[in-house]
Amino acid sequence: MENPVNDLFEGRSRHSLDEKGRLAIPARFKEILKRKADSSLVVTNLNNCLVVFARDDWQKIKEKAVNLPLFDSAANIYIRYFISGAIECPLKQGRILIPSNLRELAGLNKEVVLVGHLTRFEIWDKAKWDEEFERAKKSFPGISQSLSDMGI
Amino acid sequence: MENPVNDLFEGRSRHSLDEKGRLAIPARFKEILKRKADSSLVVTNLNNCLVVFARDDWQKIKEKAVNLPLFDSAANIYIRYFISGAIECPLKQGRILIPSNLRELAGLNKEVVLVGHLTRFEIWDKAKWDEEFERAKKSFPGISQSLSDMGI
DNA sequence: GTCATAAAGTGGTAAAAAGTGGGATAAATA
DNA sequence: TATTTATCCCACTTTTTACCACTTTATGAC
Repeated sequence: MENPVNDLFEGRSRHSLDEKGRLAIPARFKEILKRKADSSLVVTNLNNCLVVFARDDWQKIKEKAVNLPLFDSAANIYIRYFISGAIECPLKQGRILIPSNLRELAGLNKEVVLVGHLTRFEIWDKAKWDEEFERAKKSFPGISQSLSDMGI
Repeated sequence: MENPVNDLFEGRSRHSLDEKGRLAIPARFKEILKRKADSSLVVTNLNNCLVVFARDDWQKIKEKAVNLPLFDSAANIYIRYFISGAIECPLKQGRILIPSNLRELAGLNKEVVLVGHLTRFEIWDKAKWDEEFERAKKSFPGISQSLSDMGI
């Protein structure tokens, strides 16, 4: 079983980054991590937010990426943009330190929103998230065909 | 097992070259090197950056290159451009000295960015990297088909 | 409901580690 | 031999880590 349905990240919640860039991981996410072999998190960038994986799940993504051809252009873009940003953030007293370069990339200020995304969760700057949510809300009616194509 | 997933270079970080051309290797990379038989690094040029391999991994690349057909044109270009630039840089007090010809080739100034690339890592001039990252970000949506063709 | 208790989340200080810069000696090159 | 280049060593600065303490939110008994 890849990811049992009760070990998925769910729910949205507001949090604040302190001056050092530390982020408290909410209790509902910590519960999930406790059941994993390793409770570390891996953070990387994606579009306008950061994405966070449990270490074990990230390993699987790496395993695939490591066998890509050395000089393939798409592979290089993928690795440079998505994979290379990843850094392991161990949980310390219930929080992780988000490196400054990732904070900058995602434009994170004090107020952030954590968004459960099942196998991963996202970290958004509050203002950016509000915009994104509105965008998603507006686009939602238009994606019904795509959804049904995917069996939903 | 070629490269255990926990011995791969990941994460991006800013560093500075001092006047002598020395580069401090970040702790997370040194950890990986400690687990290798030899902790030396091999540096060579690639497009607008330098690429760095752990010595052992570079050996494997050479082994393959050695068996290429003697007069194949692609093989010759590959060896002339990529393989021949390689130089071994031993770690001294946690840093390596990057030869001036390679620094010039990659247009490295004081501010550089190290970019984890799994089996290798790249050294970019900060300004060049910022451009490249933007380029990768823009191309990213367009490569989804190529990626899924490669099983990602 | 209110209160007491526990849990979750937030903030700051001090110590350790990582990264950076520079001078003195040694080696290499011309 | 003179000049450059590399290596070693030490010192300084910045970042990260560990630890402690406080505030806020949730939970349960009454």
